[in-house]
Amino acid sequence: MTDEQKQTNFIREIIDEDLKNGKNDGRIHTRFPPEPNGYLHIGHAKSICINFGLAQDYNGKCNLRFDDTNPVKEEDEFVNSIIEDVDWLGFDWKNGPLYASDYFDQMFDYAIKLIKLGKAYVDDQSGNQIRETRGTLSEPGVNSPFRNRTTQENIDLFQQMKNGDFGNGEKVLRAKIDMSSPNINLRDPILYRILHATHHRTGNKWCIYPMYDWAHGIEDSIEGITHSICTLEFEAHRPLYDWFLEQLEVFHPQQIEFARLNINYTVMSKRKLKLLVDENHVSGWDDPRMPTLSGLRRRGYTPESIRNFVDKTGVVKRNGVSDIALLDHSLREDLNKKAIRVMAILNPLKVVITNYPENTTEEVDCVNNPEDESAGKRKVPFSREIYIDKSDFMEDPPKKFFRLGLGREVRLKHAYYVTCENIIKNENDEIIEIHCTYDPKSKGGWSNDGRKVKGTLQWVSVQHALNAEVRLYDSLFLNESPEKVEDGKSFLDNINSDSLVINNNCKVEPSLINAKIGEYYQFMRIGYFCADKDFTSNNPVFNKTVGLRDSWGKKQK
RNA sequence: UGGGGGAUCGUUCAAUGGUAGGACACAUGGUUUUGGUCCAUGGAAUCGGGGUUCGACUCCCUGUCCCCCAGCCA
Repeated sequence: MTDEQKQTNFIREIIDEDLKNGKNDGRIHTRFPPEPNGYLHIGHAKSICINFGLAQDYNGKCNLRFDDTNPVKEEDEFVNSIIEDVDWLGFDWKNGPLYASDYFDQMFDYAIKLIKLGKAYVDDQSGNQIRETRGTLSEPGVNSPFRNRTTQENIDLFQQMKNGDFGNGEKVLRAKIDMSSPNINLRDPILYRILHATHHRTGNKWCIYPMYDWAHGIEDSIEGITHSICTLEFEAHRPLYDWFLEQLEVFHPQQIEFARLNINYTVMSKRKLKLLVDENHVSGWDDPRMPTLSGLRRRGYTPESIRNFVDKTGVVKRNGVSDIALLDHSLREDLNKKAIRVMAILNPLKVVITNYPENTTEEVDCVNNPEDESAGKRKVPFSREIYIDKSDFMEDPPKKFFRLGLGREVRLKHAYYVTCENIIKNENDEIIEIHCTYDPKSKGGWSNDGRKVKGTLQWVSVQHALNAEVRLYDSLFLNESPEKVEDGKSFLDNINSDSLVINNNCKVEPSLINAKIGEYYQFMRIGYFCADKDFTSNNPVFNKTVGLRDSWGKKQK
């Protein structure tokens, strides 16, 4: 599937049909309606891509609208992060951002209208009473004793609720539908509850706040949304959505539900992510192990890779769990095109090239990205003493080991061929240094005498090396389905205690002193890395975004 | 238990009465100054049982399994 020819799906088919029938005058208008009570995660990214993507492809519009109907959970910190994330993902909204709270007056008027229609009433029952009289899955509910108040009484009481004459929980406004409906959502749902709380935008203007079911359709209607796309759990709410708009006789958008995104080896509920943050299992919402957009961004994921991944997961009504490997693949696919190749040594082993002149530095030419000629070249200093990675040397290696061993010759990328002549060990019999000789005729890392070198290693000059801290990440959870736990256990018991390994004795090439946040690097033969927000020139810090595919490492298992 | 949805390779998405196909993952080989990239090849599926039809993933009947709903959350 290429960018040009997007895969169709059932939502696009509905839209195509609507367009064919001239519905809404051919207008396509969607919206992304997050509640600002937490940070966005990659599941939200799917909704964002669907809604904004539809608007783009059908020449329509997509609103960013904050569904801020619950002041006790919502904060400006979250609206700011959401705006940043949607922007980073690469989408923009023409008008807005919009807020449900901007429509509170209109919603109140509509509620009065519903009361006048005889379709809503003020209920004095307590929360417990309301729950107990709602019935169960198999038994109908019973009518509230307050269900048949007069219109005027309801209007007066509702007005008093608004005026602050009652305390939290003393009264609610309910729709008068059907307490015996097989669909529990239709058993006189609550429209307004009393909440004496300061709202992040309306302050103390209101002490009654609308419930989701009442508010959402009105928000969509006011904005002229044509297709109101949400996740599967709202399917049973659609009859309510439709009922309100029918009673109100206002513009009626179409609600369409799709299956939310799930990914294995992670959790995707705001509640659980918040718990990870609050209990300090991670460093914050933007911890690079989090599936939040801010976490993925800090980890080094590109917006393109996330968009491509989302496209690959499709839009369906069937619940499923996508493989994290598909995300990794989308990431590598994008990073392979973009990342500048640099040389870095995670576990340094000193190499002395005994026949190389002392006190000499050579600048060798290095290609920045073999996949992108326009990325150009850079110079990297080479000298008599270099570091290679410990894993690239074995004293007595097996035949299939294409790296350095005693008596073996390898290529130092972009530099020379070297042959290991000698090994220096400490008193514990550990290799602390190796001595090699180089072939001056192999400059550039190549010879035309038909010689075959089995391996190519990255290296960093000892004298010029930049010391760096590298943070290596692994999956935050040990299990494919962290939420599936036996009784008495929680998903927190599945946390991988080795998900973060900090290595602060890494040696990287000097050019990385200028590494910038937002730049993508490939540490050659290791993986993709990026500068962390903690990066300073005194203490360079890099995050491992994802490893390179490793068919050698795989064989070792 | 009432209502609402859903079941296709290991995973994910196609096929809308006419050869079950792609991607990821996996395996094998080739290319390679990254054991990367790239290229090639391979194995791998229609939930079960009936029926309609020349022909069924698709239509009908029946069964099974999975998800969602009993917040003054969204």
